[in-house]
Amino acid sequence: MDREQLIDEVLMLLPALMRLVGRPGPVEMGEIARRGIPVDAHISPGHVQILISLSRGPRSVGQLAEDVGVSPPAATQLIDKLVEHGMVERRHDHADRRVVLVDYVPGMHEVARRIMEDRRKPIERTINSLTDEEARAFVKGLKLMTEGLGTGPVES
Amino acid sequence: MDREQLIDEVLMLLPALMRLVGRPGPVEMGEIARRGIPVDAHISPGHVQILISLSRGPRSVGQLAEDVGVSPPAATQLIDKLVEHGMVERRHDHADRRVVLVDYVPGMHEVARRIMEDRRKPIERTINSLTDEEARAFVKGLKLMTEGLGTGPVES
DNA sequence: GGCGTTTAAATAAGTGTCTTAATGAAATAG
DNA sequence: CTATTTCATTAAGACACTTATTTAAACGCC
Repeated sequence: MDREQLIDEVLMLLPALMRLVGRPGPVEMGEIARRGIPVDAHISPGHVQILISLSRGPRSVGQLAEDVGVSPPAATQLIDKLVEHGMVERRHDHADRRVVLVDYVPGMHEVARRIMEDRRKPIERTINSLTDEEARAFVKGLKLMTEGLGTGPVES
Repeated sequence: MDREQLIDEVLMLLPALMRLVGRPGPVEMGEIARRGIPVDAHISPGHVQILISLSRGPRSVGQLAEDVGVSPPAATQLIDKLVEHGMVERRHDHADRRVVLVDYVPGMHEVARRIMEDRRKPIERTINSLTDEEARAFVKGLKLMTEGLGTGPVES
């Protein structure tokens, strides 16, 4: 089989995918509005990543930055917007008052889940078009690719 | 198998991948510099997409915009930079002087190939870590995902 | 041939997301 | 108790997009 050709396809596909992923889904707004939350939210992929991270409990800004894969200032910025939209809140860690813990605003847990749900839909549709094996391979490739790029292009 | 979990993984992975793909590889600069081309180039994925598109012959700005998946002004901008770096050139279509044809600068064909090669490396490494079947499934998933997002999130 | 409409590309203005560098405030070490 | 380190934020700036507008050429039509 021609791997060369596959590589070329990926090379052309990746940037396109990247742009599409970056686009704020139009759906989320509706979801939020329907609940009467005072938001004209633009929830970006980064925001969703934060919400996912938070679903496993409160996290510090630094931890979130690492989870999401951005610099601390970028994380601050993402959190700012979520706070602004009333979805999460900041509080000081009692043990170490330098660290700022981020957590869902009480009651927002469910809303956050809904928002994520919207983001998930297209992915779900894709995964469900694949066989189990294909799905596994797909995720495996995605993970490998992310790691590979993260490490930085290795010289031959 | 738990597809839910796979979906969550993808949801977390995609934005990270997106950011990594967006980063200009450090390698290209060296490639270019080595050839004595007066460039401190920042070649982005979009630029690479254009170079790929051009490898099949001259293209109009509009065609390139469509190939790459961006608006015409964005294409103009991408082309601007490539022209600035002396890699491609604009010329008018004789048949219709409104359309601007973009093509490699003579001799730059090879350089472009090199630059693409750098971009390809990490992808190549990923693909080659997969079995034939996995690779096929990976690309298939990528394609489905891109199409799915492109169509816009479909309401249930 | 002239005139309004359409089409291609470029320009202008603005937005969002990231980066690094500098700042502030709290913890830790000696 | 001061010096250093660490966490978060603010500041400044780079990019890659977007839509709306402008300019130039082509087309259709009388």
